[in-house]
Amino acid sequence: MTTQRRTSPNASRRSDASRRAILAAAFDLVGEVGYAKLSIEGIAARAGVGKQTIYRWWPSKGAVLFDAFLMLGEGADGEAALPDTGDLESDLKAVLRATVAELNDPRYDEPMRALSTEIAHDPELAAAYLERLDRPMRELKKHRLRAAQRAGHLAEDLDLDVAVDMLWGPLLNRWLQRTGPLTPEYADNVVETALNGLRPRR
Amino acid sequence: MTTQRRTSPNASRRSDASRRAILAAAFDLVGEVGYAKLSIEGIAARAGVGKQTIYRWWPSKGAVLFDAFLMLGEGADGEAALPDTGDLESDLKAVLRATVAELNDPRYDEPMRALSTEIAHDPELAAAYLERLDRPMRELKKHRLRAAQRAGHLAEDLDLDVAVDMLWGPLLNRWLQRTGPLTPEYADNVVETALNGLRPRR
Amino acid sequence: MTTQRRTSPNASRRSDASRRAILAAAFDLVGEVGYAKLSIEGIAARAGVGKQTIYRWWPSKGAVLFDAFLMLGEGADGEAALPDTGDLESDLKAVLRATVAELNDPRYDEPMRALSTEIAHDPELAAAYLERLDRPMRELKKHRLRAAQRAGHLAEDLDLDVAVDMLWGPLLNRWLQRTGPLTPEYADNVVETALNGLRPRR
Amino acid sequence: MTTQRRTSPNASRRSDASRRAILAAAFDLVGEVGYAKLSIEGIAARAGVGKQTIYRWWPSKGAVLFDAFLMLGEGADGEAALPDTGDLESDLKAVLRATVAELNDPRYDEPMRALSTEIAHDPELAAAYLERLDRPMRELKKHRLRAAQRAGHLAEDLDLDVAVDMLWGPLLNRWLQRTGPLTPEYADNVVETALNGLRPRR
DNA sequence: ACTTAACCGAGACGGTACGTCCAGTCTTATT
DNA sequence: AATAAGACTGGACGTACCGTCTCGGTTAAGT
Repeated sequence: MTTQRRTSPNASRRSDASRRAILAAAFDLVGEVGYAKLSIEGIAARAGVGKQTIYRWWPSKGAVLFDAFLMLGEGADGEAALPDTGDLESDLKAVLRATVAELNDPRYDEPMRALSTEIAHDPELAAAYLERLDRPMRELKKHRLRAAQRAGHLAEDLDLDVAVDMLWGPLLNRWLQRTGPLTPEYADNVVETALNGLRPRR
Repeated sequence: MTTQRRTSPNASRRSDASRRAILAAAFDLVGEVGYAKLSIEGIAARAGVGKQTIYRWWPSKGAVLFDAFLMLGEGADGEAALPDTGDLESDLKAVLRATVAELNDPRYDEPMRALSTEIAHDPELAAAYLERLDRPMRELKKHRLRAAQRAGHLAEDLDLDVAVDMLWGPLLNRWLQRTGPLTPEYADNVVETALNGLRPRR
Repeated sequence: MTTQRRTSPNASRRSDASRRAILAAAFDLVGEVGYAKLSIEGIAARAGVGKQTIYRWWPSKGAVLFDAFLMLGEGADGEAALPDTGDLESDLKAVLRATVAELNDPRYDEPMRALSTEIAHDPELAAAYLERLDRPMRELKKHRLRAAQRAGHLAEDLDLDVAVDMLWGPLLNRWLQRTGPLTPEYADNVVETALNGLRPRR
Repeated sequence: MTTQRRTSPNASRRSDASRRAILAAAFDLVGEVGYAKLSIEGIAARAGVGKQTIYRWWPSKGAVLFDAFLMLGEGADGEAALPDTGDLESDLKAVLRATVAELNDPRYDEPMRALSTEIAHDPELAAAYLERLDRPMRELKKHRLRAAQRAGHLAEDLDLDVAVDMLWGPLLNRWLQRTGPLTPEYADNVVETALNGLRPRR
């Protein structure tokens, strides 16, 4: 699932074994040596692949990382959905707690930071990320929120994009900048505060 | 205002002119050539300084960037406060719109992204950031919120740290990941939604 | 004609143009800026070559210099011989005067001093020098002396290596240490004195 | 016993302890780490001395090395002479064997190579060496040879400088360039061959 | 079945930057 | 005023990777 390429080489001859080895090596390496020391040469060596094979198919290190993430999510694509028990608050708490758990998992922490910083500095990659990863996830979230809105559990005039940001933004920001501990309790707190608002309820 | 150093060289002999030149060069360069192409060598050359003078006083490129930011904020330290007109909502909107304006200012966008990603990958630097930049800013914000809380404009049992996250987190996340446009209207929307909550007000 | 290498990289892919450019640059530079200011970086820059290309193929600065000398002597290898007019004394005088001229030639003086001092401090390089440059030259000299010996012009029990040392040693030592003027007359004097010995001839 | 200095600082205030410490450190270090890794900074650190104290009194690393050698020879200056048993050949053999022993002594080998190469590349230093070390030694040698010449053991018209070169040149050259083993037997052989000449004695 | 052209591994190439060492100069505080 | 200490600019060190470029060797398509 290669990222943007204006004039792509003949993709039909592409070696799928090499492609998979490269993505796996990239994902593993960024977890092992960290983002700063991740190098194309290292990925090629680990994957048992010539450097050119990477340069032929990906425009940047970030694009490789990005595809590595896509590979992880393969299979789960179409059918996934957020839980809907009818209880919005507990559903959201469950989902945000799962997000917290993933962000705290050392297997995903470094790779996700790496991808985040590549996105932060590469608008083209950011656009691809938006399209291929963020938007699908966001649609799932908005789908659940829309159901709640219809059921009268959310304000009628609510902008669902803002609502998503309000739930996940605090989490992601605290994770990336380490501005505080990232605990399940924090996730719960965010959900409650977001739902009820900062103002006192009459 | 140098960052942490276990065994610092004799700081009394330090050249202040070099220190300032380095920080200014770092800040300017990251804006000009971008984070990825920022190099210690480039900073040293621009500052008219030997590389060793940088390595002598800073442990990493991120630490230089961090001190460059500290230098910007010098002078404004003690007396700053968030506006308090009594109208919390409009005060918050003014502050968040100012934040949006700053994040959109090309003079600050790249340098701040650079610092953010350094922080994301260097826990030690993150700790220094927390202590020296984030915490003072957060205290100002919490100070304003506390006043509102006392005035009965915010929920009594509100965790002010969560409140701050709820207001700035969505903004910063959208900015860094470019998951959507960062406009003054978005700032207003975040403030309103945060204050009122996602649920319908009775 | 690269010097010893334990684990050589794949030599078949080696760029001959780079190799020649490096050797030429090294030889030229040592004549221009002198031995003390000769740097790998300077050689690479002058040759229009990456530093790694030098480090890939040569273990030291001295080895580069050494190969530069070998390149000079290419072609003349096999067929060369010392003159043999039958008159040993005048043949030797001619050869030693030529040596003197070469040592006095500013085009060769600095490069040869540079090589000499590298050899003096690097036994491995000295061994290569011995094998590839000194021995062939010494064989030519001994060949001429052996002919003279057979003709009864030299003592029967003479050690030809000592004889060679006796003729060239004084010259080279005076040149390198500048312990006295290096003139054609001096060359003649050395030849005569060596042939006749210090003792009065009966 | 500082080398040439056009405008010397006020030598009366000079610290003799520092001077001695520097020379001793230079001599020791060149033996320990070798000529290539000998640094002014290393000498200063070993001597417990500021770098400026070295730069104030010596114009170059070679000059320090040179003075270190002079310090070794102090005391023995005036009274020394070559042995004169009346048997020139055995006297010379004894002296040359001593020279061989010294050149083979690891305590002197590296330092002497270091000094030799500094001399080879610094004509000013070479002149100082000639004047202060080589000439006195050479006079001693010539004194012994002159005595032999007067006794009829050497040719009447012999140039004693050439004679000295003929005896020590082969040795020094073989030592510095490692063109062959440097043994007492070689010293004997050189003496015999030099005295008798290469030609057959009638 | 047989070219033939693209892909592949390998890795040399010209470069840029790394982080370190040292040169030689300058400044500060001590003696 | 000379010294020990050491910060300063500057330049070279030897290494790691960058992204480009051959080199042979497979491998799949199209004749």
